[in-house]
Amino acid sequence: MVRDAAKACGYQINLVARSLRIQRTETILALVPEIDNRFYPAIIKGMEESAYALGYSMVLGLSRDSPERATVYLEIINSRRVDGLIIFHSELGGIADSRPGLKIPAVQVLESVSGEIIPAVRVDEIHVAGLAVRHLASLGHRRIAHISGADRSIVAHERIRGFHLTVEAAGCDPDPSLVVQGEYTFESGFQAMELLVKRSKLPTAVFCANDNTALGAIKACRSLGLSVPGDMSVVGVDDVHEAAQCDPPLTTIRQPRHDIGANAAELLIAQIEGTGLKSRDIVMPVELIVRASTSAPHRGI
Amino acid sequence: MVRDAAKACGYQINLVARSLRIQRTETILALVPEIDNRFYPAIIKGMEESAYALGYSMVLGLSRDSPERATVYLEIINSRRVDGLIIFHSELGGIADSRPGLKIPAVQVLESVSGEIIPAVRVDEIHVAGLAVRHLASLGHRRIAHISGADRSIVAHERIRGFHLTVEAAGCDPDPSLVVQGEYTFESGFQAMELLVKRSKLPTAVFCANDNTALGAIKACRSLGLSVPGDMSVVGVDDVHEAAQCDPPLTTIRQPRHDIGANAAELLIAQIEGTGLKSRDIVMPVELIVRASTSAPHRGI
DNA sequence: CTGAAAGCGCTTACAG
DNA sequence: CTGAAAGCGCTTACAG
Repeated sequence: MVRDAAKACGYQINLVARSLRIQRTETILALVPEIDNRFYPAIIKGMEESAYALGYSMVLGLSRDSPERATVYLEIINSRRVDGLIIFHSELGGIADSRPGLKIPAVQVLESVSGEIIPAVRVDEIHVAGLAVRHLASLGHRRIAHISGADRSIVAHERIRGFHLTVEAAGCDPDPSLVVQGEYTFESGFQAMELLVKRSKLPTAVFCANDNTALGAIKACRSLGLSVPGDMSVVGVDDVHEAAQCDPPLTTIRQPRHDIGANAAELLIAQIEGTGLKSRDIVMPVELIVRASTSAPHRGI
Repeated sequence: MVRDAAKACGYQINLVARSLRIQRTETILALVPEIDNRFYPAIIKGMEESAYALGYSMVLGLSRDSPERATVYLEIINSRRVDGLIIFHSELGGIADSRPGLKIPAVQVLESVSGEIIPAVRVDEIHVAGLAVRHLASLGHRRIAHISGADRSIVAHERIRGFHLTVEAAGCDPDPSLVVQGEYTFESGFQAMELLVKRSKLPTAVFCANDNTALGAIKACRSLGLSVPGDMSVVGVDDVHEAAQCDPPLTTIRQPRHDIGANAAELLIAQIEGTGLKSRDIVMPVELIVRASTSAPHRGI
């Protein structure tokens, strides 16, 4: 064929025309609350890799907890520029609630309530808190504090619950004033630690909602003359890159961020293509990484 | 009209059909070498924001210095799934070289040679090195070292050139063994610092190619018994988030990463839409941020 | 097995 | 000013 020959030398298919015809764009949307930190980029990388491997492009949208942004991206979604949506907690208000209006496959990542209608890739947050508290208890700590995540975070509430459950089971001091609310940031960790120290009876260890918070808490300890782990053992969650580099290196609960993202993209694309029947939640494993920020309590020795 | 009424209640336009008709997808591709660090995410965020503000979606592609990935994304580009391309240095080999094959508007970010055919958003790297070295010289340092960036990086070579120029102009020791090659990573900074210390005559200050490298260099100093800034002043480039949090807080040259990304997206979209005549390079300002990792040399006092 | 036609859902130029 | 028709570039069902 004349046309085939023409195509052979330098012909490039028009994917837009193809998409219109086959009614699929082979593109997904990742709607992420934030990107300028150490947590989300690894997840996004995992998503991009799975999408790439399966022949999909990935649009990145930042929702920044803005309802207006969520609305605009919802329009893009419903206007069929993408075949599916990966969503994080913060958008729940803006999008999942109006899910009657959501016309395409979706997957939730973290911050999901088990039993939701949208399948999720998540972590057992009770277990996360359990690992941290049991590690501290096994070192001999009995008065353990918790600096929690942001109040609007489902994960934060689950971890508080896991914290209380494990503290009780381990026979530690259940003093409720040992739980202080943070918001996943370095600064909030710093302030929460100061608050804990001002209170009557100092804990010997603190479980922080994430590594940022833990790093802030360590800085606060230092500025208050408390040594880590001598006076205060500190454990974080995530195992971000800084956790291994900081001083002292941070004991933390590693979340497989890359694989969380990769699984989310795969689950979504399976939904889109009607492949696989795995439409239910995927619970990812976590792992305690012991470094130098935790030790037996020195005080009173 | 009956149809208009139908549209009024719940009608969503099909953007794919629209794209096919108007021959524009209102989508751009950001092809980024890497995302799991503190440098690129801020740039990507700036790009997403400008794109969003101008009504464009942004596909995120990770090139990871992989020619195969560059090729696949080049196909997506030429298949008109996107209207334009934002490209970083590392892809130069894979894409810009085959630019005869590149059929859509493009913008380069950093790592660009002035005078390229593709318009760029970049920084005056000679000036970056100049700011750092002049700051150190003004504190009284005369023996200043440089841990450079990766060898394949255009930016790294420019900064080495700027380093030599300024060292000479400031009357500092031009000893060529004071320049050690790094590769923008924490680990390479650590190793390069060790190497510098092993050499005959210790410098009193070191200009590092970025903050990661500087952080690694500081850790190496500490493990070698050198105090910062007492025995060794350290300056970085970028002003990543950790630069303000680390101990001691890092003196650095801030690059406006968010605005670099924002400008890149705007420049690209102006090209796509034929708006504005600003098709030439944009040079972004940088700024010296003085913190506690630099001081007058203590040694020999 | 091969090739022409229909149609995906828009926009836009054109006829009435 | 309004409304019907053409056409963007594919894929797929259908006729030959």
